[in-house]
Amino acid sequence: MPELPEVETVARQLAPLLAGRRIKRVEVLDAKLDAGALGQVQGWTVAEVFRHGKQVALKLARTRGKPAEQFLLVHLRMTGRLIWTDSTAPPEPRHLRVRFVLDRGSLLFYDPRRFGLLTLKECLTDDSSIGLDPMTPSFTRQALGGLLAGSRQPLKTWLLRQDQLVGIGNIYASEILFAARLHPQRPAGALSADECARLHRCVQAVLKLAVKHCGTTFSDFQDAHGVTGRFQRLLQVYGREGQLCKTCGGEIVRLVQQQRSTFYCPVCQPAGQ
DNA sequence: ATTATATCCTGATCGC
DNA sequence: TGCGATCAGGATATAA
Repeated sequence: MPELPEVETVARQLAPLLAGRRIKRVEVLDAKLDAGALGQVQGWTVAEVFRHGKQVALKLARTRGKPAEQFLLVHLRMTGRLIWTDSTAPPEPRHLRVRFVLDRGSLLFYDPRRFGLLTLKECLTDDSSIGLDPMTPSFTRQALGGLLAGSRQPLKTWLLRQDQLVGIGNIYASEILFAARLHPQRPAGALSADECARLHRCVQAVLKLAVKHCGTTFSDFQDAHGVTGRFQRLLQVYGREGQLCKTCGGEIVRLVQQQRSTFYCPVCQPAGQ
């Protein structure tokens, strides 16, 4: 369940390892990942590595011939992992889906459940379907209010929508709503100005804190070196059904919304306004 | 137009 | 101890 903080962590760690590296060879071990298209990044050089929504983006530059650029987007989905290794020995084959052999080291894409996706794009700014990134200056209280307006979806469901805000998944949706003291079933478009301001502040605060702690490792997430995140110790509600609320001592409740678990504290997050 | 549901996929866990 | 059933959820396609 890599969400914004986990993807940000991976991108930041890969950046210095991959910058300037040339892709010598691509081995696609899962036919589902479209071998033909991926093979064409061979010979290209990694210019930048950054996060794009929930995806890790590699900006590639062609160093020989006519100058050109393209972007390799890696969506980790549920169980995808990008691991960098300096070893020339054959990598662990279990769940290995793609191997990029570089002029120094290799970038390995592991994905047990095969939900992950690799795509190539000429340009990243051309898709209008992607939502606002809450880590950018454009994410203002007013912008959030504008997006929420008119929606009758429950807040928790709305926070998962990548066409509105990018980067929030099932773990941080619960954590953000707890921090904002908002009930997950409240209609998204019905918040008061004060509640909207709280939600805005908590989206930023929770994601920022999680990034600082290199994300959450709940089951599968590991960073570029195969190390786990530290945010799980700071989780207030996610995965804590039946345990005591760290704020009020009440019991954390699990709720199912859209076939997904939501965790909240009924005392700290009352149903009324 | 908006919102809800089924689907993909496999490892871990659960109950008998 | 073994084994089938269930659960986990990001995003898309399809249905309502």
